[in-house]
Amino acid sequence: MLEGSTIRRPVVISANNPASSRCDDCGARHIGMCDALSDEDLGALSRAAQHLTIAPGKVFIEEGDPATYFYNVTSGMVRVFKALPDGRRHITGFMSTGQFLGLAVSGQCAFSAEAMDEVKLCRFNRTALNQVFADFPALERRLLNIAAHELTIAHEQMLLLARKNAVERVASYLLNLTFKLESCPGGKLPATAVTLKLPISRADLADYLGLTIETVSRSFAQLKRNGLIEFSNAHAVTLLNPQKLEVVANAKG
Amino acid sequence: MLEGSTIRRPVVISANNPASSRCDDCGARHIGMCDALSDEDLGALSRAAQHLTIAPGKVFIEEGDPATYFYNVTSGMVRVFKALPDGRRHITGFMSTGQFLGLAVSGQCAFSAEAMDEVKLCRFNRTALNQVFADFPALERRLLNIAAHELTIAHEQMLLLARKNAVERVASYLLNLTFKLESCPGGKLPATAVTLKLPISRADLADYLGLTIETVSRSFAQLKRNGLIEFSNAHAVTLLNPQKLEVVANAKG
DNA sequence: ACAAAGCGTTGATTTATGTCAATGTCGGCC
DNA sequence: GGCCGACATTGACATAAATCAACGCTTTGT
Repeated sequence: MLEGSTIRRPVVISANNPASSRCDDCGARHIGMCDALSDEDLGALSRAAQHLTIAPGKVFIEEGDPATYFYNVTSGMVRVFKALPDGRRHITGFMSTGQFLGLAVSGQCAFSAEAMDEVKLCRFNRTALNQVFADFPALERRLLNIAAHELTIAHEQMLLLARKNAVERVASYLLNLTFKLESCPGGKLPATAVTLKLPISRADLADYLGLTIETVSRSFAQLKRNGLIEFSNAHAVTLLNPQKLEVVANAKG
Repeated sequence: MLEGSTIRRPVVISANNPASSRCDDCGARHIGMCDALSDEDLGALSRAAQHLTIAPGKVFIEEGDPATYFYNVTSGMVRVFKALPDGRRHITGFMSTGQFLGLAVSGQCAFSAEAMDEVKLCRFNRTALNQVFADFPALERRLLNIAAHELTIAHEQMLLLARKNAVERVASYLLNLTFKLESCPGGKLPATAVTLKLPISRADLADYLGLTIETVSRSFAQLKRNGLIEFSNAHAVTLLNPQKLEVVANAKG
């Protein structure tokens, strides 16, 4: 199990930190993909995996590359995006610890991925993974569930991009953050104020919501004016009334 | 195998047509999901399935419903959409023969689905399907591939909705149609003119592309003015130069 | 043959968001 | 501690697309 240290790609900037080169004490051990496995199974999985560290800002998956690997993020945060030749960009999502990378793929990578800070990854060869699937059907089942869940999120995001205005988009983002952080039981929003740390810049948020930086900023300003949110600094918002915010986000007026 | 005729939901408007109540001569037998199965396996699958006919215009999956079933479209065309309370709508996709419906689901349906014409469906109980998966792992593998493919398409559509202008969106749609119809080998576009039948109304196209009917119409007009397309009637376009159209669609100028 | 309805196109105007530009705020570093 | 650079906000203006409205083309039914 103490292995996966063969470094092949220029992207990798450091050899494995021994502490993170074993699956059983991985930061993502009990979240995401690997939680579907027993400890013994995990050992076998580990043999198919390599553990990498990526430097901040490095694009380690390039749209159009041959899709050789699956990845599991074990620490740090990743920006997943697609771009047009003239530079317009859309961020399809942000992946952090425990999240799985490389589903939307068939031969060629359909997206690029960039480390937002120092990122640690667990990398699986796609062909090797097929063997792993045969041995551990639970893993495949889990992956299907993850894919279905991602598809749900994608559809929700398409509705947002196609039909919501700027303020609704920003409000929706704030609520999704709240859900993710609180994993609100039964989909219920807190009746009382919640304070959130915004984990991304205005630029990333704009590229995620299909807006410009300025429009994101103005939308925050409007929510502020309407008494729905409050900033202590640019990256710390308080949702003063999450339920009212939800009315705005989903046009329940 | 001659079964699945128990009709339970108001949605169903006619009993099975005998010709379509058997999986082995289903219209979708050799496309989509069921192609992953041998003829014998198909018999077992059929036992878990019901065959339904849906009236044109009927919404047979309602967003938020408990997700009891998976569906496979065996004939006709289905509109998959999400809506906001005030009526704004986004069509996430159109499903026709052989296509699978019900992936983006976890407990609750994440979308609604509406028959665009008379639609025939093959319906599987989700719990029963888990048993089927256990018996036929090939099916689960296939479903994972389908999910990955749908995710790729969803990401592409998000880029379109977030960052492309009206003309680019319409051009992209025309090219996707061409790909689907021609299943262009190796992703190569024809160098010569192609004529397409547009299978959906301007209204549906607008809801799919995140535009209004008028903007769709004006975008067609502009592509016409630029000598890229030609109409014989509102539902028959000729792409005069597919490769130039691709330059427009993907901002390769 | 005609009226009526449904769908699509085109034109005039409004509006939300993008663009360009100036100013403000915060954190790191000499 | 103060300066610098990155990031964020705010303002003035431009513009793409939405909205509102009229008109045209097909199809359907009487």
